[in-house]
Amino acid sequence: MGWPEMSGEDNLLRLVEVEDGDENNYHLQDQVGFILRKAHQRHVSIFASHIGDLTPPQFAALAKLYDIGETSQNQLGTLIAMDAATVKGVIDRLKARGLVEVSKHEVDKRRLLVNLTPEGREAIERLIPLARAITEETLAPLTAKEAATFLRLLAKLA
Amino acid sequence: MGWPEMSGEDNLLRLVEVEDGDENNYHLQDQVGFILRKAHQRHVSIFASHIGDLTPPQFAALAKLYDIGETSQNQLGTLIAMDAATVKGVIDRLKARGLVEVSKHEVDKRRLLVNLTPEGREAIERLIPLARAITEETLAPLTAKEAATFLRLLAKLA
DNA sequence: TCAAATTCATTCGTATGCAAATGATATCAG
DNA sequence: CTGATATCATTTGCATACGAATGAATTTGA
Repeated sequence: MGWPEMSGEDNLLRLVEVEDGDENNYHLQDQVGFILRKAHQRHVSIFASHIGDLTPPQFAALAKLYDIGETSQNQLGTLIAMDAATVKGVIDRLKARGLVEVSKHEVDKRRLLVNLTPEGREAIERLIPLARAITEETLAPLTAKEAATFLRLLAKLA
Repeated sequence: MGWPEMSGEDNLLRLVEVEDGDENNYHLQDQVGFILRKAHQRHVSIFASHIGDLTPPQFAALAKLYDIGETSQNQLGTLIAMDAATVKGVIDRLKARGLVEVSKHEVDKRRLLVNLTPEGREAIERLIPLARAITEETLAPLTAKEAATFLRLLAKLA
């Protein structure tokens, strides 16, 4: 089997293209950034179907506060990969719902300390089992072995 | 080597925890959603460092129009994984910059056709080589073999 | 054929996400 | 000690992202 309508010289050119991995064509749907964006979208959608009243960033803030206890708004942002402007909005909304409370640092007056309220603690304890199910459903298209490989490589990338 | 300060009963409990994969502790930083979000953030940052005057969604719209030619706004949204509300904003901004033009479908009056302008075509042709570099830099933490595996698994997930 | 359902696009509201500028406070260097 | 730097938080502006509601146009099905 060969390529129709091709002279010998065309065949040589074609071979070069094959060796180059078809680099003259740009396929958006094969680019890591595009697929990464879609995978992230799918995860957020799965998250919303399990936990409708909280976003992933809001959950991340609660989970991290549950893990480490009271901390400054900036430090929390670093731990959950949010810049200062973003974390402020997230904390404002959690505060408005009574899930976290803020206070001023006694020594360093620049810092705003954030901590879970009892309601916030109760919420995160209730939600963590759901979060496990979300992780499971997100990884469901992969076998256990594939999922382990994927998580290892994803972590190297992130 | 054992665990300090543990009686025989404690050791039994500890073994159960190990067998359970430490499932009593929830580690945000190990969850696929959290790492996916960070990997996506890193990619967007790399993208911005190479292509400062266009966002990844804007680039995706141009690249897809370059690939398939004129299409409806809705269809374009489907192809680049954007809902109708999001794609409208993206197209509006590309239109304002003269990179795309819109027209009404002659038969189906509901549809808004979108196409590249000559400037848009010139822009995407200029940018595609940069996009290849962005993909390369995003995948740089992985070996070629790892990258291939990662892309295969990521595609299954997305 | 014609009412119901569907599709396409728009608008509104809410929530990240980040760059840049600003102000307050704290730390460092000479 | 003090001026330069750095850190923490806030604010503004812009750009996705999506649910829900709406209106216009088309397609379907009885």
